Amino acid sequence: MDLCGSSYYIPIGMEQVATTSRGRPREFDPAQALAAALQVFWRRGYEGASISELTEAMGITRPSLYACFGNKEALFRQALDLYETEKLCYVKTALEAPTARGVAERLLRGSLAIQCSDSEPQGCLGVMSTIAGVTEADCIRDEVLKRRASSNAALLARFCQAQEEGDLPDGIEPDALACYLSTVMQGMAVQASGGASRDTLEKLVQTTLAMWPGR
Amino acid sequence: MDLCGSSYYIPIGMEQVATTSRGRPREFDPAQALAAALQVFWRRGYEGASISELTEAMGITRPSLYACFGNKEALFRQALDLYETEKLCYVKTALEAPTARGVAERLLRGSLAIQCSDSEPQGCLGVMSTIAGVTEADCIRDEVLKRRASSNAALLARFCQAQEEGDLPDGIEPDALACYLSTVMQGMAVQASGGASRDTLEKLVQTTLAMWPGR
DNA sequence: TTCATTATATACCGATAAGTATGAAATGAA
DNA sequence: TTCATTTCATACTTATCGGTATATAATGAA
Repeated sequence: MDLCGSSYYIPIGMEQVATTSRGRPREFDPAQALAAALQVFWRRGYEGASISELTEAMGITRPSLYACFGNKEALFRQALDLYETEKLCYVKTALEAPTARGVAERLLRGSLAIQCSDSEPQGCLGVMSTIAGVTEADCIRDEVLKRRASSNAALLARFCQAQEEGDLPDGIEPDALACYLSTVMQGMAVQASGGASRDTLEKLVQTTLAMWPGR
Repeated sequence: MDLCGSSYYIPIGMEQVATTSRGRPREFDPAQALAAALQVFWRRGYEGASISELTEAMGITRPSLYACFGNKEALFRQALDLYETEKLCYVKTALEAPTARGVAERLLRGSLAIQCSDSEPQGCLGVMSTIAGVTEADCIRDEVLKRRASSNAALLARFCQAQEEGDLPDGIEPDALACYLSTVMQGMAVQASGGASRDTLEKLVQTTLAMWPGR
C-alpha cells in the first residue's frame, strides 16, 4: 500500500510536506469525504456499510477511496479517529469536574447529547462496532475494545483520585464505580440504537443521578 | 412456502396431526438443529450468521434447512423463541420477588448467569440483534424491539405495583426505574460481548445493588 | 408391486461483497 | 513540448451471499 506522494495522511517521519503534489489534483476534500464515511459507518456499522454505499455518500469513486484511504478497514480506523476527536471530546472535559458525581453527570449528559442529535445517527459507533461485529473483522473489534480500555483507564484514574479525596459513595471502589458508569453509558447507547426518545434518555440520566448516593 | 405435511412446525388450525408422515423420514432432529442454529446466531448475530455456517453447525444440508424452517428469517424467529423460553425464563420468576429491590437483584443475577456461561456465547442475543442490525433486516430489528417492549411492559407493571406498596426509592417513578434497570442490563450485555470476566460482572451487579437506595 | 409423497445430495442461480486492472485526463517538472 | 506522476472513470475479478432446481433415495398407502 503506497501512501506517499500527495496522499492525505502524511506518513510519519516524512521530511517533505506532501501538500504540493505533482500529478493531477484531487477533486474532492478528503476531510469532507471522511466525515461522510463516518456517518455511514455510524448508521450501518462496519460490516453493514458497503463500499458502494460509502463511495456514494462520500461523492467519490471506488478507486479514489482506495487510493486515498487504503481500504475499508483503514477507512474505518480513520473514521474512528474522527469520531473520537469530534464526538468523544466531552469525555476529557467531563473528567475535570470537581466531584465524582459531577464527572458522572457530565459523562452522562455528554453521551446523551451525541446519541440524540437530530442530524446524526442514534447510538454509539463504538458500542455498535464491538457488538455487531462479534464475528466480523476481529481486528475491528479489538481496535475498538483497545480504545475503550484506554478511556476506561482514564475514568478509573479519576475515580482513584476521588477516593483519595473522600469523594466516593460509601463502600464503593473506584474500579467498580468506573465499570458501573461505563455500563450505564453503554446501556444508554443500546437504548438510543433502539430508538429511545430524547425525553426517555433525559429521564434515564436523571434516574441514574438520583440513584447516586450523596447528592 | 409449504409448511404442511410432516413439517416440524404444525400449521395453526390443522386438524390432522403431522407426526406421522408419509414420505421419506427426516434424518435429523429439528429441535436439536434449532438449538445449534441458536448458538450460531448468538455468536454471530443475524447477518453475521451465513446459511453455510448454520447448516454446518446444524448438521443438515441447505435444502433441508429451507424445507424445515422456511428461510433464514423464519429460522431466526424460531431461534428467538427458543432463546426466550430457555434463556429468558428467569425474567418471569424475577418479577415474583417480594420487593422492587429483590426484582432488580434477581434480574441482574439471571442476566449474569446467561451471559457468563462457559459453554455458550457471551452477551445477549437480543441486544446484539438490535444493535448489529441497524441496517440489515429492519424486520428482524423490529421483531426484537417488539419482544423487548413486551418484556419492559411486564417490568413496568411490577414496579407500578411496587409503588402502590410504597416499595420504590424516594422520588423515582416506576417507568423511570424500569428504564434504568433495563439500561443497566443492556449495558451488562455490552460488557459481556466485549469479553468482560464473570468476576467483573459479579462486581457490577454488586455495585448496581449498592447504588439502589434502601437496602 | 406401483405410486404419490417427502427428504436427501449436488449443483446451480442471480445479486452483491471487497478489491483491482486499465486507460484517459490533468497536473508539475524538465 | 515532452514526460513522469497522480487522479479519475469504467469495467472487471474472485468470493460469498441467500435461495432454489433437479434428480435420487426412502417411506406409507393402494
